[in-house]
Amino acid sequence: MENEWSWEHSTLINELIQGMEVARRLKEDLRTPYPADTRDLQVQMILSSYEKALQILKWNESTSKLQTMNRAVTLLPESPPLSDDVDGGIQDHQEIKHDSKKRKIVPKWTDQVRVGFESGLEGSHDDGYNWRKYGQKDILGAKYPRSYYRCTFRNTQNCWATKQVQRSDEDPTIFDITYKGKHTCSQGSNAVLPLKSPGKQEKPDRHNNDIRHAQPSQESFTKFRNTLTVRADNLGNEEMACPFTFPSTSFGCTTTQENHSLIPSAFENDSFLSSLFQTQYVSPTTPESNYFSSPTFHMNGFDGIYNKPRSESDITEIISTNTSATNSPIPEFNFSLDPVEIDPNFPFNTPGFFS
DNA sequence: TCAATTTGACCGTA
DNA sequence: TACGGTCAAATTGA
Repeated sequence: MENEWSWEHSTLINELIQGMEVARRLKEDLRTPYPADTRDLQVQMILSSYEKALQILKWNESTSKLQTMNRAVTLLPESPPLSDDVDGGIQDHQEIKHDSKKRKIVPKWTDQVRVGFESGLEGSHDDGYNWRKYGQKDILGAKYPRSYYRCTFRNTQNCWATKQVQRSDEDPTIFDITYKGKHTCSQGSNAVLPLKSPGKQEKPDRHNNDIRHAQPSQESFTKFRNTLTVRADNLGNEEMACPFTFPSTSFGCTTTQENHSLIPSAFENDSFLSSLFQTQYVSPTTPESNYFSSPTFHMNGFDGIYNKPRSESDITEIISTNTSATNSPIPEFNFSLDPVEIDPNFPFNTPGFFS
């Protein structure tokens, strides 16, 4: 728990720093003839940072009560980290099952990602992990069925991460992807992603048109960049995306040449904004993303699950949006924790600042 | 032959 | 009791 709070604390500070930094940047830009949309984005980023900082504070407040309650529950020894993000749907997970009746009071984090493509490559998504589909269900009120995936390494590495893929009713090119559980397999650590043997694992969904696949090409990615849509979602409930169980080591992005090629043109002349778009290019791994790699902008710490080392041949772009407490379609960006300029005079860490 | 997906059944929760 | 989530046998494809 201390580690989690430490992580939250760092993230919180980082979010506030980001907001301040972008605000300062915006202030400077107001004197220059920058495009209005660049400024708009900066404003959105500022709002986003503070929004997430507030989320962290709110979440911590709500979960502190839960943690108190949970202390009365004896946890099994060597419970995997997933026990932090109990998923009510995982029935065969003993650590969860033994406390199934208390599901509602156990904090559960989910991460929701939307990836949309309006042309060219059709809806697909790759987060760099290997998933195995284990179910599909028609959801009441939803036009499209929901697909259920679990980590390929569930059995071999006792990894209980799962995700759900739901095609948007409003826009079939948009997929809502909800992640549950943290990867405890080698994929989830800083270890190099297991390289996939060609031709294996990656098989198009035979019956679902949910996700189609296409081997990415340079042209495709260029197209992608131009057609990419990013949406931030509002979970608006207790399932707020809370990445606090993510390993802190998952933070930090590599900056590659490919990254820059994916920076929105509006930012290409802005080193600061460009640096915010730390994208990576990962080869398809998930069944629904076999032949294509979705553009992924690493957003803030809420997408920690995605930030992991990738081999050069395993590069992808991923667009991930964290779930926001508001409905504002604010793209959120993943900032590295390291190279943020901190105003030494700004008392972020002073006692009571967060209270 | 093996691994991944499909899909109906089952289970737990609200 | 309805619904969402998971299981597992059957199916499919490499």
